[in-house]
Amino acid sequence: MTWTDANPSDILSESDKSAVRGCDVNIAEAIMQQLCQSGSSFSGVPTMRALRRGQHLYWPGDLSEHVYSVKSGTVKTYRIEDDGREQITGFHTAGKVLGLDALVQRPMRCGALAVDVTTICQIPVQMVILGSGESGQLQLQLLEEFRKEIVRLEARLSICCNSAPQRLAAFILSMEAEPAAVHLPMSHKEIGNYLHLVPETVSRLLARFQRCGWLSTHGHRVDIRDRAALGQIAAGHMPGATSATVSAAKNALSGAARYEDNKQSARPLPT
Amino acid sequence: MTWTDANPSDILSESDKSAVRGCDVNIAEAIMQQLCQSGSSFSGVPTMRALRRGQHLYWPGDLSEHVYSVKSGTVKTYRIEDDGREQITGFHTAGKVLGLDALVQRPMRCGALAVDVTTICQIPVQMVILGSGESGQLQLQLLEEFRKEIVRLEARLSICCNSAPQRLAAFILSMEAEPAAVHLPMSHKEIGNYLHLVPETVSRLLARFQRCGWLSTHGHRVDIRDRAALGQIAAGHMPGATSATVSAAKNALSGAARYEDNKQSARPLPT
DNA sequence: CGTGCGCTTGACTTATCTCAACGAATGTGG
DNA sequence: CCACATTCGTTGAGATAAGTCAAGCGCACG
Repeated sequence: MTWTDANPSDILSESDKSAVRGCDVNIAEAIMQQLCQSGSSFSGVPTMRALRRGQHLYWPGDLSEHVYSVKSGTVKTYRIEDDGREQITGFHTAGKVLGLDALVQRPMRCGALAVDVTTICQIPVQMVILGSGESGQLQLQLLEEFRKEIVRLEARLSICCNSAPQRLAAFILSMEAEPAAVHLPMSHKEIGNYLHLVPETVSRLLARFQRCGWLSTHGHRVDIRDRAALGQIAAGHMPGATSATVSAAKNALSGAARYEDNKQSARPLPT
Repeated sequence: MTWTDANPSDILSESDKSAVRGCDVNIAEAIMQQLCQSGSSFSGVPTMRALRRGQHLYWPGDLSEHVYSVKSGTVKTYRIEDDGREQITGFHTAGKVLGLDALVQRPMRCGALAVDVTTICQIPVQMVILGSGESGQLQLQLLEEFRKEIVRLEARLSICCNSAPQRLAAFILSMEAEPAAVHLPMSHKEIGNYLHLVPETVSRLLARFQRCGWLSTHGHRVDIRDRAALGQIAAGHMPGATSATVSAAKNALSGAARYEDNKQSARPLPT
């Protein structure tokens, strides 16, 4: 495993995606490697676990003794705000490391549960601590793992005040696993909670994107039809998507017209 | 120096304030202590620097060889977004540690400059690295420093979608240094940039808070007159501040009436 | 002394939320 | 296996918080 420099663009919009794809520095794998190299004695072993939809990995406030690495499926993390409302803090797919709080012996700030059938790898904290004591490299990777979390949060912070279409488009692109195919096992309500939107808005925007031919939805699967367009929307270069143009055009195209020829990704966005 | 548990409320709104007050785990001081205990040889020494208003501490992209601890004054950190706009990421007063990126040998993601006459303590990265190699305690404090940054970012994220009055009230309270006295050396434009508000809105809200008697402004100094009320606003328990009540009341009190008797912090908020 | 910038205030616009209604999907108990 | 309840998704009409545009004033700085 090499310790490559993160692409500078990681700092920006596509953080969630890069967390999945660019998992060159996965601490779980680093630990495995570490264990192989030094035949040290350690307490406990990494184990695989399967979770069903709705099953918790850990609860907020737990004093966990493991860190986790998502192998397949989707895990949602959430916090309970002082007013009692649930605030979803992320959806995590294969490659993401969860539960770093345990490393500094703090109660978990988030809860984590599977929103889909999910498998995870569970690594005892003791193993990480002992391993890092023996290796300056693993040491630095721990700091790096925390830094990556900071970069992710900064990215979220920078898009959290964008417009609703921007946030939704960015979210969809960030969840792209296979090329042009996105699996969204969570409800609109959960997407809305995560993006600070109301479920109605999520629904309306998905319909709008579909009318524009940017994507098509089939239950929980979404097929990306025009990634460039979605990227433009996410970046805020929404070509003529101001309501001025819309109000000018909304009399013209009301229904589901003109699916075929909107590849040039620069045209008014119907309401 | 004791390593106390962070107050749970740190996770929530008042993060910036707690970073100033509750700086029980200041890595700069930890390093000093470390140096005293172990008479180890090290490269470089911590030095004090004075900065004038507008002077940069470091620029975005710099490969810094120091971490910094703010001693007095105010430092603003900012990023340049892909569209070229400046996004302010924080205002930092005495006690805050800046420039942790340098520890993992990354270019600084933020720029930092003084918005006021400011003194800082500048510590060579090498000193921190060497020190942490010799002490498991300092090691953990490094992780802890990163974790605190994560907690702060999560706090910002949780309030960044609150209403404008909530965000501004929280900001003012977070900048309180001496009891009931706040120094805001930055412009309304900068406050707005930080809070994702437009300068006009900042101006209007400050006027509104003042009309309500929550505070009074004197140039860059703000006196807090009713911290309870501001706290309520920040928490979103804005007592009858919905526009329904306002529109009902706005005919009654239009000017700057009734300054004296609004201590009970539960009354409609004039527009 | 003028020019520019920061602050204030007003009038208007608009993106998003709220409320409401309805059908479809999903799960539950008999 | 069916009847029922509950949640989910969709769509419309209206309300509202905050942004935009515009104008005027005062201060600082060259």
